[in-house]
Amino acid sequence: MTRKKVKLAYITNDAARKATFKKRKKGLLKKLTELTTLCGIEACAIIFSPFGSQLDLWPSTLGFQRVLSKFKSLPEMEKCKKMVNQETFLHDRIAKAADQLKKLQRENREKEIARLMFQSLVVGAAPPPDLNVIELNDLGWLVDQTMVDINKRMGLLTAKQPRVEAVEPSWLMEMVNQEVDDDDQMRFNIGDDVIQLPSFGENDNRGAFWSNNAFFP
Amino acid sequence: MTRKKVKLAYITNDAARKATFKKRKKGLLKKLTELTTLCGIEACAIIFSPFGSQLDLWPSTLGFQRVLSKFKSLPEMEKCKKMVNQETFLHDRIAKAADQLKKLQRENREKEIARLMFQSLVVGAAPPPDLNVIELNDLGWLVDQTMVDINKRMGLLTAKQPRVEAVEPSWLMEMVNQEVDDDDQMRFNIGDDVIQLPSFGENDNRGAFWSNNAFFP
DNA sequence: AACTATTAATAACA
DNA sequence: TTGTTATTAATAGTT
Repeated sequence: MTRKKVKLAYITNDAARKATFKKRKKGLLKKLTELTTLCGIEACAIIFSPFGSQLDLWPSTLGFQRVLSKFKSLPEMEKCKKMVNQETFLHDRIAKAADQLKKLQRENREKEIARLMFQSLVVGAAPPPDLNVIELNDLGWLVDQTMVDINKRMGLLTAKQPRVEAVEPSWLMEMVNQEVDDDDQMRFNIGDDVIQLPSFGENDNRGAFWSNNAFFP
Repeated sequence: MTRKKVKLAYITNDAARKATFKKRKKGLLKKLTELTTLCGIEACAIIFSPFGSQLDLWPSTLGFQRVLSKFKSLPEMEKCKKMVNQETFLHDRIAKAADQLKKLQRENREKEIARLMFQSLVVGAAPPPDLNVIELNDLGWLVDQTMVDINKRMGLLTAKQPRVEAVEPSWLMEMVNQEVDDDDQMRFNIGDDVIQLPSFGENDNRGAFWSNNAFFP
């Protein structure tokens, strides 16, 4: 896949579905060719194509019939024994999907906390009162990290080094830089006031107070 | 594939073949699942597995039997009509491979000529006498292009612009820069002599004399 | 069985 | 439609 992670669901747009079908059928048959060649096995596929031709078979006539015959000649029990292999296959995929979900939930959590912080900065409001202790703790960690980053950037800018690289969490610097984009200058003003950034040394380690790896590594 | 481009041929090593079979069968069935889901079609596969289980079917019992029944219920002519689709498929692949070959041959040719030029520079020898007219023509074209590039670079360096971007053929500048790597300075010396680079203006177009798009675009 | 560097597949676009 | 490109997915070799 590309340009975008595709959602695994029926494609409703006819043209798009047809295009995808053509591409993926081709890719699938290539894979099947490779599997049989690399591993010296026999395999076949039947695909009912709704676009144009009604049916696609692989491999060509003789090869397909040979495989099908071989299958039909197996005792009935053998035929059924392995048919549920798909179950194992799906179990695998479900486990993998669960892992992905967990990962994404954590990412979303981090982003939401970051969003809260920046919203508070710009609007000048305190964090919403419905945060629990853990969330407040995370928010504190993020504020602290951001302060460290900002001070590093200030140090670099003062030293007249023209290129400042983002230090860490890429999405964090993205958010910071987003503020810069608007008028080519960082803004930390709330209403008419300007936030005064305290300046620490490089070895400032108050971050330890807020950091809590159990919740927000 | 990864770590290495795999050669599409039977894997003789038993363990490797088994490992590849497991991985690729899994991948193939995933692809088949996606194809049926995304495009809302019916399909099935039979794979004879020589490792452990004797047979893999997809999808599970009922789904597979439904597809197979549908296939068997088709009139004989329909069954055969599309069975040679694999032919089209292979034709496609052959054509593609031929294109790739052509492209790679051209790339190799360019690189070989470039190598010759730099070898001549460093060793101080004339180009090998076994070049034909076309190859000499190409070599001339490359020498000319390189001179243009060098002069552009000199112009930029003189103007005190710190960053000099490669102008074209990336592999060309790679070779040029390779020379720089050795002692952090460009070398055009042959033995104890130093090649005197003539300086042209930016609009120098003597390249037209050597350029020959028919052979070396 | 898990990892990761690399190749292959392909979604969106031209 | 066919081709190109940016991106994700598959996987070869390794541990």
